[in-house]
Amino acid sequence: MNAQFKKGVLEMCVMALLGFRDRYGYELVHEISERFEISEGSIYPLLRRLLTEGYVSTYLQESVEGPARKYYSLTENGIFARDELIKEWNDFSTAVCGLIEEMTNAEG
Amino acid sequence: MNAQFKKGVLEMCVMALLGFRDRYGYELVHEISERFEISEGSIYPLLRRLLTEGYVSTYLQESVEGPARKYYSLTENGIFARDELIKEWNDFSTAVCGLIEEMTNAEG
DNA sequence: TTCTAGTATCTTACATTGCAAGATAGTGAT
DNA sequence: ATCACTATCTTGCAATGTAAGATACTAGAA
Repeated sequence: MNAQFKKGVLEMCVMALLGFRDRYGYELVHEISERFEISEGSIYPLLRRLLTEGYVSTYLQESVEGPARKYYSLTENGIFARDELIKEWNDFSTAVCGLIEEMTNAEG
Repeated sequence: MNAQFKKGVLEMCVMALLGFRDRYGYELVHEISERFEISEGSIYPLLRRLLTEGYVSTYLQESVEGPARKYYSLTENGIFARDELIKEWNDFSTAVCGLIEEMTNAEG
């Protein structure tokens, strides 16, 4: 899978998942991995960025299966940013898919 | 428009446009700008990369409207690479759109 | 006990790529 | 001459995904 395609999109996906319910990093990695390839080295730095930008807040929670989990929750600013990103993604992906279809259906 | 979304996608769009017919850089900038924002500083370095990788070949052609145009043409390797990219994009964008829909239709 | 596997978080160095800004130059109209 | 449009190119910068590795808790197997 082309790593470049994921730039920016991963951030949107994480925020969309957090908009549904709070999740911890390891959980996000596995959740997203069901849709497309992703690694921990992408998720943890991203979560740190979202925290710095004030788009998420965090809290720790004990676990019986291993070390404590760090849950992430979307803030109001995060909800706003997520909605903006999704709008842009929808416009962009629609434009790109349109171009691809037009250019491949008639093959020069 | 989120610049990150375009990473990798711009390359695919250029190759899709070149698969339809040969084009020159300035033309590509304006063609793509009708779909989404793009600048010359993105296109010319990209075309140079595609040339280095052997995905396109070039030829000069005089113009009555200004300086000579440098046309780009997809090579066989370029056609193969383009088709691979389009497959990956279709899989990826479908997965992302699916995730977004699922996470926003039920809003946590 | 020791080892392994699964769960969970974090950091560092690196590669890629889009963009702003600016340079260069030909054509043609004001 | 000056401006606008056409056309190409380069440089430095910013952003982000990835590999690779470190750390540490739990639980079962050898």
